[in-house]
Amino acid sequence: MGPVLSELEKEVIDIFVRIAGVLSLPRSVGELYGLLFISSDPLCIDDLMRKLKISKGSTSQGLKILRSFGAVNPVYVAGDRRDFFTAEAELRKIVVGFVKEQIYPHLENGKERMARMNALLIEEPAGRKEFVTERIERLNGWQKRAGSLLPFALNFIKAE
Amino acid sequence: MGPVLSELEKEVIDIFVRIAGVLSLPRSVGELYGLLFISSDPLCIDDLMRKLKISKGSTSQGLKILRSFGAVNPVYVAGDRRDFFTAEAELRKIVVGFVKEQIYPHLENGKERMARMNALLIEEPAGRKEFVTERIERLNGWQKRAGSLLPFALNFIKAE
DNA sequence: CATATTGTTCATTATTTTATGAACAACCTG
DNA sequence: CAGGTTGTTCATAAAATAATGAACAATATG
Repeated sequence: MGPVLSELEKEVIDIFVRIAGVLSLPRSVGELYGLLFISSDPLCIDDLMRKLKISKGSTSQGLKILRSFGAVNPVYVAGDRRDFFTAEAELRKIVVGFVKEQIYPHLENGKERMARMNALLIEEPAGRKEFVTERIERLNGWQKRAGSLLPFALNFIKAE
Repeated sequence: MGPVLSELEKEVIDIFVRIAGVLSLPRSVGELYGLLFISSDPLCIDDLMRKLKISKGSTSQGLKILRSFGAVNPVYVAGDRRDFFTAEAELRKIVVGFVKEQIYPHLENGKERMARMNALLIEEPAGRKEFVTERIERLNGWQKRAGSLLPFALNFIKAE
């Protein structure tokens, strides 16, 4: 395995760089996962930074992110002190980890927010009250629907 | 309606600013939609920039984005030359518009990509071939699954 | 325990994204 | 059609995000 990326490696990395973009993750995270995904042998930080031509800092931090939601598995390599990694290839595990680490923490408790908004509602002038109440109700409906979509989507993945 | 945002307005705008972040849209787009969503009367560019304290350029461009996926409706106001807008509050319409304008165009044709990768496969050394084939197959499976999730999610919204 | 190796952290730099506002174009309006 | 109003565009500025790499911490090794 030379220090230069093959065409196939580039193609696969490109896929994951795009996915990283959609998920608001740094480009380097996509590169790291992409290369690991298409590598049959475990790679260490040095391999990754050399092949991807990214800095040691980016590599270390990128791996930290990937580990945080279980997209990458540490692997023991006999006779080598360095840490090696392979890509977790089971989609369900990654998605569950990602949702738990990156989605749920940012999913503010909507109940609180609804309470706050309803409290503010009483200060609204009479003329606007009806309209505003309808809008808040609508937001509540959207939230409930979104809340039930997520579990379903997770379930959908399960059939691996 | 004064030039200053009420607490309720701020609360609602905050919701849509967060949503804009998730969707990789500029903050100002979330602000604009949020204010329109909680305003019973149509607003013009001047209203929006004054209340949100954002520039005319941002306002114009933000409305352009919102119009592009139908999140905002132009409204005629008698005796006023300016353009007025209200928020489209039907979730399904917005989501459909968003997917059509912002998702589909970036959804590269996966068939092409698979063909490209399979062509590159024949150059792989014999030892790696099996592994690489499995990975490409896996990517293909993920893609197909994702392709069937999107229509389902759209359908899920329909029950408004 | 002295030295070497490996990984992490974080201040700085580079890059990308977003906002600004002046110039402009389009369009009323009298 | 001259003057005024409104919306858009786009070069530039500001802000946010990501990458870099040197300093450091942790650990192994002889």
